[in-house]
Amino acid sequence: MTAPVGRASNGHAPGGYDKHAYEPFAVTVDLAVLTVRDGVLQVLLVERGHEPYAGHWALPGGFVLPHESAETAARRELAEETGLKDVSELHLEQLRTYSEPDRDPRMRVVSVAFAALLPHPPEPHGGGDAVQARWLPYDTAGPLAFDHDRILADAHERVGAKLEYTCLAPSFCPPEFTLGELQQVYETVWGTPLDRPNFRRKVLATPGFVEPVPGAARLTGGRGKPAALYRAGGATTLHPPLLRPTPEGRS
Amino acid sequence: MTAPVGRASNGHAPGGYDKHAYEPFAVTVDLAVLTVRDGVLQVLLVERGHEPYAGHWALPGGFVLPHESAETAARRELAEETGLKDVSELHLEQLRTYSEPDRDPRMRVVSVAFAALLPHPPEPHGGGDAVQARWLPYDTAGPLAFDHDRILADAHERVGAKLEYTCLAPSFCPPEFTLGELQQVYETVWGTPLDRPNFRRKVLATPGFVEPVPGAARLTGGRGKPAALYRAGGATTLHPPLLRPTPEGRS
DNA sequence: TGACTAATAGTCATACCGACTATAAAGAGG
DNA sequence: CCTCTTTATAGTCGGTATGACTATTAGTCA
Repeated sequence: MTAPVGRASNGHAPGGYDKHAYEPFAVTVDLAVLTVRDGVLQVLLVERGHEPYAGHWALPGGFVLPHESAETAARRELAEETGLKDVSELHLEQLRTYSEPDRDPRMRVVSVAFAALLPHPPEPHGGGDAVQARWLPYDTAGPLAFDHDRILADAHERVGAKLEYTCLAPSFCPPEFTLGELQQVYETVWGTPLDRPNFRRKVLATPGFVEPVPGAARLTGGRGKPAALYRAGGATTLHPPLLRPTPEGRS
Repeated sequence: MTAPVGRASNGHAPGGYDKHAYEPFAVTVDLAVLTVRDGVLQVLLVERGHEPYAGHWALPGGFVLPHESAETAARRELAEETGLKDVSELHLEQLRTYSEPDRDPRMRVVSVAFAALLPHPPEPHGGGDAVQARWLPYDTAGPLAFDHDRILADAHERVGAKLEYTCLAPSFCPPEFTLGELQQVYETVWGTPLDRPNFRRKVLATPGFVEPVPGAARLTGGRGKPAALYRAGGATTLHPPLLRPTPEGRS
């Protein structure tokens, strides 16, 4: 149902609007902004300056404004929090909506959660007064405010799953990247080491996943043989999927 | 973010509540209730009795009440619309939230959409006055009210995808079912015929997907060799996945 | 009894995957 | 300059899963 039209099954009188037929909610967006830096999965967090949860870290977010969709609000918040000029290219994905009645002790707040993937994280840029924003490692992102631990865990799981069957991984990488960097994205998000030759074979076997940068360009990060550079191809889904190694057990 | 605490990045004064910091929204749930009957994918729809979209079919749904989560509201609506006594066992899955500002011409309504899977559909049970509820074939579910076409398509896509890598399919079947019935679920949702021996091999190769009903029970639906009966096993995910045949092209 | 129908069993060549070895191309350090 | 280390890349090999088939079994219907 979309409109506040009372229906018999609702126990409301049919007709126009009924002020008592619904309760207004505050609607917000919460963002799980993830990046991979130096082989560590990091998440953008803000420190709360007020009760409840004053001093706790929380996911960035904010209200959906009257003229906005949740997606628009999420992208606006993403731009504000990261300080990036152009976030229109970033991957932003709606996770799910969290609506437990008691998730905010003060009032009824329904929050639409999003996961965002960033390549080179711009430095956190301090927020306003009394509030700071920082990149923190996912593993040590202690207990967060509200139900944000759950949201963050859901974001991690979703991203990990989407790496398997979509071409999402380059979203974590700069425009041109080596296969080693791409592999590190998978290993970091999944928390599992991967066999390098096999990873390479599978990535290159999927047409349109990555395409070589023609100018025989190479990148030298340190010692070792220079790696060829690739950029994201046009494909969006992975056939066959790049499954993460099962921890053994089936379920 | 969860609470209406103004933050510098929001341009709001920090502190307690600011009546102008947010706009209240009506929050509803929309349900895409799907079933497979006689090899046809069917969806539960209600006919609207009022403007806008009077006379159009729409997905069932209703308001989230003040004390409810969206999941609770969805399950309550599901029970009301289907007339089922116990919906606690039914598979109910949050799809995503639709929040375009103009999706309802009258006011700002944010809707959390759910997909529900039913086995033996109970007959629609007429709704209240001026509103009827009916099962209609998915393919001929003409243009629906609001953005419900989109929601329904998203539900179909989600369910189709989840059949690949989860043990969701028995949710469409009665407690005991034949492998032929299970295969028909896949074929109907995917819209693709499957090879019967291969389907059987893959289903039985995944431990915990289905388990045979021990009493050598058999079901005779008509002619042909009687089929063994199975019930859902304890597994929740499919390893290896049961991938739908790719229409050839990769992407 | 003899089609006809549907379930179940089995075959076979190919694709894919994980584990592994081998080679190439750079830097570091003596 | 030579060797060791490091990283990228190439290739091998056996096991498993898969798609396309064929064969057999066990019922109903005429």
